[in-house]
Amino acid sequence: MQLNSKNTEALCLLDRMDYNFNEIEAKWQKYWSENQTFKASETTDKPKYYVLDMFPYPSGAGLHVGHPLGYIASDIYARYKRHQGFNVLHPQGYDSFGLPAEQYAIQTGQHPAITTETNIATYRRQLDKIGFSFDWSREVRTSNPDYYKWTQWIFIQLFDSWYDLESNKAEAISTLISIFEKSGNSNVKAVSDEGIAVFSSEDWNNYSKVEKEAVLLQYRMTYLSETEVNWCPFLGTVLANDEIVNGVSERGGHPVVRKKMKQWSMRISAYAQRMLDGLEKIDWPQPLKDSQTNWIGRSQGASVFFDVENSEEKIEVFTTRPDTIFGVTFMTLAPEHDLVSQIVTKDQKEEVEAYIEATAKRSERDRMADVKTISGAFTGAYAIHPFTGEKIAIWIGDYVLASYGTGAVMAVPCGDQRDWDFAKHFEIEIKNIFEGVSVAEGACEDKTAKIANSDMLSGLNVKKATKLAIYEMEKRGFGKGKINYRLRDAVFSRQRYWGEPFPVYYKDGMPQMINPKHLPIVLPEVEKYLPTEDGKPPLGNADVWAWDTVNNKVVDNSEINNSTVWPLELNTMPGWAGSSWYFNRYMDPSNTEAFVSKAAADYWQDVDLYIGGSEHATGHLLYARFWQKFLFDRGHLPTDEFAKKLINQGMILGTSAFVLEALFDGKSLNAFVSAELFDKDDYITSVHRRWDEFVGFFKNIGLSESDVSDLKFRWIHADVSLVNSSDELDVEAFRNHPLNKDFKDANFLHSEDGAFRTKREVEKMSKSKYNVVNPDVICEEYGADSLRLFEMFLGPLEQAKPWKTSGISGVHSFLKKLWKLYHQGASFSVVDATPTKDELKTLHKTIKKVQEDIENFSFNTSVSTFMIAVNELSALKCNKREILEPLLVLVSPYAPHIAEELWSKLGHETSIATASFPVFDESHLVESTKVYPVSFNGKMRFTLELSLTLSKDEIEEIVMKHEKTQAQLQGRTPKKVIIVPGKIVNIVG
RNA sequence: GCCUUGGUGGCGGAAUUGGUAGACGCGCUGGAUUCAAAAUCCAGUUCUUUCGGGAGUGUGGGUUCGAUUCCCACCCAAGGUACCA
Repeated sequence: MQLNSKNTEALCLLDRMDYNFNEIEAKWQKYWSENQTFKASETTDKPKYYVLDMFPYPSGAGLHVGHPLGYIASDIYARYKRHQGFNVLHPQGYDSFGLPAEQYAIQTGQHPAITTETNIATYRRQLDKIGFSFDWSREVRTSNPDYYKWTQWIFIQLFDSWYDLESNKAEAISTLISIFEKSGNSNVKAVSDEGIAVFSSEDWNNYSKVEKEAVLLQYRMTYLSETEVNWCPFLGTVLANDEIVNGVSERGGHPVVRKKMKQWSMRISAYAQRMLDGLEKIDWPQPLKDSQTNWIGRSQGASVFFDVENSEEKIEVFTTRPDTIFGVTFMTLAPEHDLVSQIVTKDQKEEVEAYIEATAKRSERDRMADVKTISGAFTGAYAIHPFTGEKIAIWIGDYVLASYGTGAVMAVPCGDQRDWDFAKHFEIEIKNIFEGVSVAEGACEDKTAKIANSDMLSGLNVKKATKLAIYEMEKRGFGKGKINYRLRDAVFSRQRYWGEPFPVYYKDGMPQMINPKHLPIVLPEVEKYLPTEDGKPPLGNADVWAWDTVNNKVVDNSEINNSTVWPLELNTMPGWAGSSWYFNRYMDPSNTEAFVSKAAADYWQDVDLYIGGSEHATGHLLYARFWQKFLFDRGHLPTDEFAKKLINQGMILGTSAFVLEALFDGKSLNAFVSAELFDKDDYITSVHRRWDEFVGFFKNIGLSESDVSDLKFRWIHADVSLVNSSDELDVEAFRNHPLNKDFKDANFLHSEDGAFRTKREVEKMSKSKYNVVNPDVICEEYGADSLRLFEMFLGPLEQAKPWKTSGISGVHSFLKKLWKLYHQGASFSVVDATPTKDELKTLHKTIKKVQEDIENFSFNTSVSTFMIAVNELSALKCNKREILEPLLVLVSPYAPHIAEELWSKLGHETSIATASFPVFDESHLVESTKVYPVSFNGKMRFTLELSLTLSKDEIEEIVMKHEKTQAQLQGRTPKKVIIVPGKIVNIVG
C-alpha cells in the first residue's frame, strides 16, 4: 500500500489500526468506574484476599512518578489474585490530618479542611489516570468526622482498659475495680504497678471519687501524666521519639528541648514482649523487623538494690551483667535522679547542684554531639555493696540517662568501657575481676572471659556466673532477674489544630470520657491556628469548646460552671492515631454502629499483602501493631497482627540537571558555560584550546582579561523538563522559564558542537530540586499502561532507583508490538486455528515465568518475559486465539487498559478482570533440556536440567545426541546408561 | 561502634536447588525504508587480542569436575540505630 500525505483514505485506515492509548485508557477507566468492576463484597464463596497500600497524605504538591510505584505493584498483585479466583479487597483512602495542611493554614489563613479537600481532588484525578483497580466505594479519610468518631471511640476503649500481667492481655478497667473492692491492689499484677502505693480494699472503698480516679489513671492503657517530653518551641508542639532525628525535629529540623508537661501517654510498653514475639509469625522484611527489634530494645539482666549508708533509701539499678557485681567500685546516678537531692552531703551540695544545673542547660542535641567529654560530680554519699558490705562512692554523671532503666547504674569499670573511662577520669579504683585479662588499658567487654576474685562466682564463665549471681541475689533478697525494654510509652498529645480532638472533658481536674454514643466530638472552629509560645494549644482559641453533661453537647466556653458544664481537652491526637487502625475500617467503611462489624472483620480477617515505605518502621507500623493487639485483647478483632506480609517499595529518585553559572566577586554574571568545560579532567584542555573564545565571551559581558582568571563557578539546578536525553539544555526555554526570571537575558557559552550541556546527578525527587516528573505528563505522552510497565521495569521493587524518562520508549514499543499482534494491516484479526508446537512453547514458557515472577514480586523481569513472548510470536506470525487470549490475561495486571480493549475485541462481553489465569502445562516445554558433562574417569556423569519426567529411552537419546557427550566419548560407545533419580545420569563406558 | 541489605558491561538490571555470565530494555554503531525527518524493521555492542585465543560478576583465599551463587577474611556503598548500663 502506497502512503503519502494526500492519501487520506489510507490515513484513516492507519488511524483505526494504531494503538491509540489515550482513547483506550479513557474508555476503560470510565467503564470500570460505571460498572463498579472492582467493588468488593462479603457475600461470596470465593476465598478472600486483602491487598493494601499505605494510604497517602495528600500534600499540595500532587503526585510525582515516585509515588505510584507501590500502588502499581499492589494493583498488579490484586488483579492477579482476581484472575486466580480470589475475592479481592483493594481499597484506598487518605491520611488527611497532619502538619503541612496546618502550616499552610497558619501562613495563608485558609482552613485546613479546604486545602485538604483540594489536595485530595488532585490526588484522585492523578490516581484515576493510572488505571488502578481500587474499590473507591470504601474510601476513608482520617479527618472525616465519620471516621475519627471511631478513632475517639478506640481512645475511650484504651482509657477503659488496664494491662493484666496474669492473663498477659489488656482487660476492662471494671475487672480491676472489682478486684480493688474485694482485696485492694496488693495482689494485682499490672504492667504499670511499679511505684503505685499499696492499698487495701478498705482503703479503696474509703477513697473519694477523685482519689479513686487518680489511682485508676495510673493503671489505664492511656493515661495522663506529668512527663518530660520533647518540646519543639518552633513548631509549638511535643514530638514523639521517632519524630526526632539527630536531636532536631524530623520536619523542618528545628531544635528540641526537654520539658515537663501534662500529657496523654499510650502504654505501648505493655506490649513490648508480644510485639517482639509477633514478629516471628509475620512475613515482613528483615531490615524492618530488625528496626523494630532494636527500637523495642529488650535486654535481659537483673535489678539490684543497694542500701545507702546512713539512710533509709535504697538505690535500684538495672544491669545486664549481674556476674560482674564484685567488680563494682562506684555507682552513678543520672543528674535528674530523684534521690540525688536527698543523699547529697553538705560538703558536696554546691558542686552537685552546679553540675545538675549545667547538664540541664545542655540540650539533648549538645549531649549527643559531645559524647567524648567525661563529666560528673561526687555526691559525698556511699552505698553498701550487698555482697561484700564495702562502701561504694555514689556519683552523678550525664552518661547515665534518667529515661532508661532506673536512671542509676552500678559501675563496673573493669567490665564496661564507659565506667572505665569515668573511673580513669576521676581516679576511682578499677578492680579486676577477670581471669588472666589486663584491664590497665581498657575494660574487658569480652563475654568469654572467666570471672575471678568474686567469692562464689570465681572460676565460672559469664553464663553460669550470671545465673548464680541472680540466684544468690534473690535468695538474699536484694535483687532479682529482670528484663528491661528500651521502648518507652508513647506521648499521645499534640498542641496542634489539625488533628482528632480527644473525647475528654475535665471535672475537678480529673479527665472524664464522653459517652461514646455522643461521638464524634467535632473539631471546633478557631480564628488562629497557631499555638501559643507557652504551649497552650490552638484549641485554647476556640470559643465553643466546653462540654455540657446534661444536654451532652459541646457548648460555649462562657457556660462553664463547674457543676454541669466543664472544659474540654485542648490537645489533639498525633498523626499516627488515625493511621493505626484504618485497614480495619476498609472492611466495613460506612458502619455507624461499630468501627468494624464482627461479620466483616471475621470475613476479611487481616491484610494479606501490605505495600509501603520503610520509613514507617518505628512509627506507624509499630503503633498499628500495638492498637491491633489491644483491640484483639478486648475482643473487637479476630487477629492480633494486622498484616501477614509486608513489602517495602524502594524510592524512585530524580535525575537532577545542573547548569554552571559564572560568578565574579561573589556576584552572578548572568552567564553560563556548558558543563563539560568544568569537567575535572578536561577543564584545562578544553578551556585552553578555546581560551580566546572563553575570554571573548566574558569580555562581551563586561569583564577585563585579568578578571577572567578570578572567575568562580557554581552549579545551580535547572528544570529537568528543559533538558533532553543527551543532557543538552534548551537555552531559549530556560531563559523563558517562569522560575528563571533572573536569567531572562542570560548569556551562554556553548560547547564546540553548538550544544549547551548540563551535569546530571541522582537525588531524591523533590520540587525544590526541579527534578520532579509528573505522571500526568507521562500518561498523556505514552499512556498509563506504558507508565505502569515502565515503573515495574525500572528495577526490583524494593530497591531505590533513578527515573530516566528516555527508557520508557522500550516498554511503549512493546505495547505497540502487542497491539500489532492482534491486527493484520488495518483490522483486528485473530483466527481459531490450532497452535503449533512453537507457539504453545512460547505461551507456556511465558505463563510459567510470569506466574513465578508475580508470586516472588519480581515484576521487573516479567516485563522482559512479555517482550520476549511478543517478539517470538511476531516472528512466528501467530494470530491464533488459543495463544493470544491467554497471553492477554497474563498481560492484563500490568497493562490493564490495552488488555481490556483487545479482550473486548476478542468478543468477550465481561471485563478481563474476571477471566481466569491461564494454567501452565509443562508438556509443551520438552525441548528446554540442557545436558552438562560432569566427569570422565571410566564412568561418565551428566547433569540433566529437566522440568519434566522423561522415559529412560528419551533421556538416553537426549544425552547421546548431545554435542559435548560426543566429544567426551571420543568415538567410543558406552555399554549402558544408568539413570539416577534426580538429575544425574551415569554412562558406563 | 553495632545491626541490616547490597557490590555483575557505558547505564537500569537478568541468571531456577552451584551448570553455556551479561536475558530484556536504554544508549551507542552500521544497514534497510524515506525526497527528508519521525516512526518502523534488520544486524552488532563485557573487555582485550598478533583473530589462535586470553581475561572477566568489589578484593584475597577455600570447597567443587564446575562458583555471580556455598564457606572464611577484608574493602566499599546504602539504610537503620546509638553514652540503653
